[in-house]
Amino acid sequence: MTQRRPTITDVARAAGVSKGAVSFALNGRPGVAEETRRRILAVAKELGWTPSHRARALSASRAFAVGLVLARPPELLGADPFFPAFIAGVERVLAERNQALVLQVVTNRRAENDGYRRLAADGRVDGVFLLDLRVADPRIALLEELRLPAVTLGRPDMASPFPAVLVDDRPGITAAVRHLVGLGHRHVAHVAGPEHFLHGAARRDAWENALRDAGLPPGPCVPSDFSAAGGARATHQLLDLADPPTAVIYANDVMAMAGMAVARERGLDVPGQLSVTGFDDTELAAHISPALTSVRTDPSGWGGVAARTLLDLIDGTGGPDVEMPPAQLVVRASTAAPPPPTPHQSP
Amino acid sequence: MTQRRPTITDVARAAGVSKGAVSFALNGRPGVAEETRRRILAVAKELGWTPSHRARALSASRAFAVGLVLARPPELLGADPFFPAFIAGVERVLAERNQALVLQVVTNRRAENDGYRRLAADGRVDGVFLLDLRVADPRIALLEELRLPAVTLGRPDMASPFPAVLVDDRPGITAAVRHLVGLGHRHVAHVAGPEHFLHGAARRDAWENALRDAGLPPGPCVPSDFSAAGGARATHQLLDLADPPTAVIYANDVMAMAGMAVARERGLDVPGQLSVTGFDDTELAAHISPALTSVRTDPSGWGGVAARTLLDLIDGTGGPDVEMPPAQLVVRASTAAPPPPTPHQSP
DNA sequence: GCTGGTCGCTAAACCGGTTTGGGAGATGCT
DNA sequence: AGCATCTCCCAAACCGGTTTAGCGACCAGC
Repeated sequence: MTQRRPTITDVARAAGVSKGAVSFALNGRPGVAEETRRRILAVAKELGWTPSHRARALSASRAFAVGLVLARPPELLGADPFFPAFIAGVERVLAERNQALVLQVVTNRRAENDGYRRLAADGRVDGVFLLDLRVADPRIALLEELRLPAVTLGRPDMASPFPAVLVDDRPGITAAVRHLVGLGHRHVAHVAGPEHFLHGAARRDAWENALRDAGLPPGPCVPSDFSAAGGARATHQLLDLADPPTAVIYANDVMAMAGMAVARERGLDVPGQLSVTGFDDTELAAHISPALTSVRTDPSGWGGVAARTLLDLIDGTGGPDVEMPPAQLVVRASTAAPPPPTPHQSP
Repeated sequence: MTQRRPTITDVARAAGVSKGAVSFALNGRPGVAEETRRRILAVAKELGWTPSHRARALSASRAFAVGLVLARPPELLGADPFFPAFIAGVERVLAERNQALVLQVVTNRRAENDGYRRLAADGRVDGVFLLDLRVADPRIALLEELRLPAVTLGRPDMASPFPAVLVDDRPGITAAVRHLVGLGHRHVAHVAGPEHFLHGAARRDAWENALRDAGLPPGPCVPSDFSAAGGARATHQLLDLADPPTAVIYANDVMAMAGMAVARERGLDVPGQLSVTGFDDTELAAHISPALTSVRTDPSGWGGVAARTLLDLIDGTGGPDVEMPPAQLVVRASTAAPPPPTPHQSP
């Protein structure tokens, strides 16, 4: 015997009232006598009634879910600790409010738009997170067109109708440059993330500005792609320069680790001959040798705040942008004073 | 003016037919004249009609979505490349069939059951994936009770009503042991994953059996937790032994990398004095120094197969278990012949 | 005693699809 | 011609909630 789950009609019948009364009672709305309300709740509990999310969704024209479209190549997804942490933070908030997270992973840029379109067309979600903001990001207009509420992580480089969770990578990079300059470095290179990402551009700008503020010439910058292979490639490029840097600031930990390996393979001691910093402060960063100086971020915290902001926006109680505390530099063993200048090559 | 999206009723009116006829036409069911069908499709297209997922879900008593409950501590989630890759594989299949993935991340064991209960009670999903199978996994009974179709990744250690995607970690570990033994190692240790995970136990068993098959005594085994910190801790334990191993097989890459760092910090050369193998073959593995010998797995492929299997199960066309190709050993630079025995500690 | 207002509840419409029962008209068979 | 059958379509019920209109009972005020 396969028992059907009880509906609100079953509860109504059992309690001797109408559907409407049950609905009012269960939602704690006025217009039901206290005694009746208690009776209805008792019956509902006894019958093991749970609301049908589907019926509610149809009736309320709401999905009670939010969406996240991940548009990174799969091999990068695995290496980046950002998403799982962000999602964990999101979930913590969603669970409290009985909302679900619908995930969509697409592997190429074209499919990304379709991802949002599908989420919107199906009405699967009431809003989405917009991550990895790009320069002149076309997704903002797309979401506006789709009438899909959104929250951006970071401030877009254009007018945006959506609230933003403001995360600022720059102080972390600035601190890294200052730290290296303080150690005596004058040739500080940067291995950047993809240039079309705003956070990549922001890290690059911060590096450039910090060098200028320190009165140093701009060092070499190699744009890369956040992957280990890319980090290795970029490092080779930098070390092949006529005047190679004595320190490299990488836009993430994975590239930094790969860079350290390249340096070592080329016979360079880290940090003796080359200082290295990462970004993200992954768990592994503290456990490689030498331990990686990195910038600690809080993707899980961002996820929580982004989720809260998005749900509030959907509820119409939307607020303004939320500022998150800046990323902090964590100094470890991969940074040290540069090697003393070699006499005949000194200017 | 905010245009409401057209419903099936709008299409019916515009085409001069009834709702039912439209539904039949759109679903390609017989009983509609070819000419009428064409007209209805044309009108629907012109009006920009898209089906309301919510209405369909209510009517069909289906969610058209599958669920995934992640129950790892957040810091591990970030480090493990498995989930993003698995999810990417799942998505590829879901997108084809217009299904969505509902993700739930819980951070403690108790919340895990609630996660499944919530997915089931809300009717948010039609089925779920069961990952990280545990010894005597209680979730199997739970899902049975909840009448929630599931697909397990790996074969449970008990009778299970659910189809399984059979992934076998053992050949990879066996190959790693053989490789090391072939190089001359006789003291091969293992840093295992948590003992309650079936895949952790399987890797351990494979290591043990391979050693026995090679005629070697069982080496030391330290259970750990897949984290870098855990890998480092375990490595210290092994190297503190009176008779330390000359090679260590780690249950994942992250622990192996942390282990390599510990060895180096203790003045041991890898692979000169200690050989190291990992598991997962993360992108970074090939780009650290020395490059990590590891076991390549295919989580994305597993995700695709698991998704297909789950959807088929939900459709009632469920098949038997699916066997996946075994994991392959990828030999790199972190493994070499052991140091020659030192009779009197002379080099 | 009549009016007016509030309270507590019911009946019914509604969300947007799918599915069933049946009716009108065309066609085939005898 | 009469009857069965088939094709094509419509009206209505249904999924399980929420929401609105409205009705009877009760109470206060004049």
